[in-house]
Amino acid sequence: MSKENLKEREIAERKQMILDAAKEIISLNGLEDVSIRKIAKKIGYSPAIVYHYFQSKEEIIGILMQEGYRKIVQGVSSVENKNLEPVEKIRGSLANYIRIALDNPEYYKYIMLNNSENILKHTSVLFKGASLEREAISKLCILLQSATNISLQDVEIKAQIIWTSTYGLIIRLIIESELPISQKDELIEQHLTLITKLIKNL
Amino acid sequence: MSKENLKEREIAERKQMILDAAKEIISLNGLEDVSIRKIAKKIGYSPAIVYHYFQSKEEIIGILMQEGYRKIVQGVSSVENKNLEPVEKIRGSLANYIRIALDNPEYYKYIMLNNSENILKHTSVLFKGASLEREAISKLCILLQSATNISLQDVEIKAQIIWTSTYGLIIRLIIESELPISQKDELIEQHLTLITKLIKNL
DNA sequence: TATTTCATTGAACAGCGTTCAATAAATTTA
DNA sequence: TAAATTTATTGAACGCTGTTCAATGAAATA
Repeated sequence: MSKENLKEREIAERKQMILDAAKEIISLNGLEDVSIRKIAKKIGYSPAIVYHYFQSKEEIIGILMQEGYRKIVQGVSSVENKNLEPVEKIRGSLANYIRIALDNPEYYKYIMLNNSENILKHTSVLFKGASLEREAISKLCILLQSATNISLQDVEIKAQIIWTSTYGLIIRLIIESELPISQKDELIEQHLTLITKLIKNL
Repeated sequence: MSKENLKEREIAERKQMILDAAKEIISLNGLEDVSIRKIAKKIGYSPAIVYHYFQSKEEIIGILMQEGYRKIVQGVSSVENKNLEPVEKIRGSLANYIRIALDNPEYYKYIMLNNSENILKHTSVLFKGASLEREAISKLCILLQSATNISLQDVEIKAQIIWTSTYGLIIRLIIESELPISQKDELIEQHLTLITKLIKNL
């Protein structure tokens, strides 16, 4: 049993080697530059070995993207411990989310690139199933309900609209990444201001 | 001279053959399925001939995407002739835009996939330069100004926010395309309602 | 020690975008 | 009309991709 555990640990280490190599390529040259052969060269093995630890390139990228997106979404719930008005909590949460998202743009490219059912399971905002983004939406719903007096089912769809509108800002800022920082900040600021104004008049 | 014109027409026809073949592949199996070899097979020529009429696969896809997006953006200005309040005009324009966009999803995937400077030239919302989306933003600015009493420079950034938020809804609806139509429609309706409410309270 | 399991590899398959020298066809020139 | 020149078209190749598989080598088990 101890030997089995050791083996499992070694397997996990090999897997991590591969994931780390892929992660490094992504952070250096972006998602599209990742290839099995480059990963293999980076870890000093033959390309075929990758398929002994993972089923496909898709699986490797998928794991990394899911892992990365977990961090992004956690940004939404990292302002909770402050004594702010609910509306200001929402504003802070969204601001956090936007900032972290802009630091990790590859994930958003990946979602557009790859709209299989597999990825929908952990990124769906609109579906009812379990997903990372559903967690964020739920948080947003709770905050929204304490900020307004609307019914619970109305809160759901309004949270979705706020989420998708923020999503649009993030994607445009990623696409037009050469935009001056000052202009980016102004857009983010205006976005947050309009949303808080919207919530107050809900 | 008449022969030159004839020749040019023939060249244009060959080019169109290639573009049409690519367009057909896209509408059948999506952007990622387009390949020079498949285009060549479809038009009954050898793959190398494509490079006699176009510089690269990128150029072919780029032409098709720009062409397609022109139609989408035109949706914004196709409600103008009605006698509606400015706010309702905006609502109608955005509704048009969303509907047409959802019928042509490939373009949005392409933008995420391919963030070269080349594509930014005709898709930038935020930059000041000329682009298809700038036209749409300008239209939106004019409508916004007749609907509210805010300054011209404030109108610009608010139009951008409205545009990006709509952009986010479109992309989410494209990603989660399996969503029931009723739910899609409700999201669109809510989005438009919140935006009109926002404009009135601007 | 013999046997079975597991890790690792080289070679191959089928596809990709692209280039290029060679051929075939059409145009222009003499 | 015949020769020279331009243009259209192609087959073959280069280097890349993800993936598979039979063959090795090494380690664990019997």
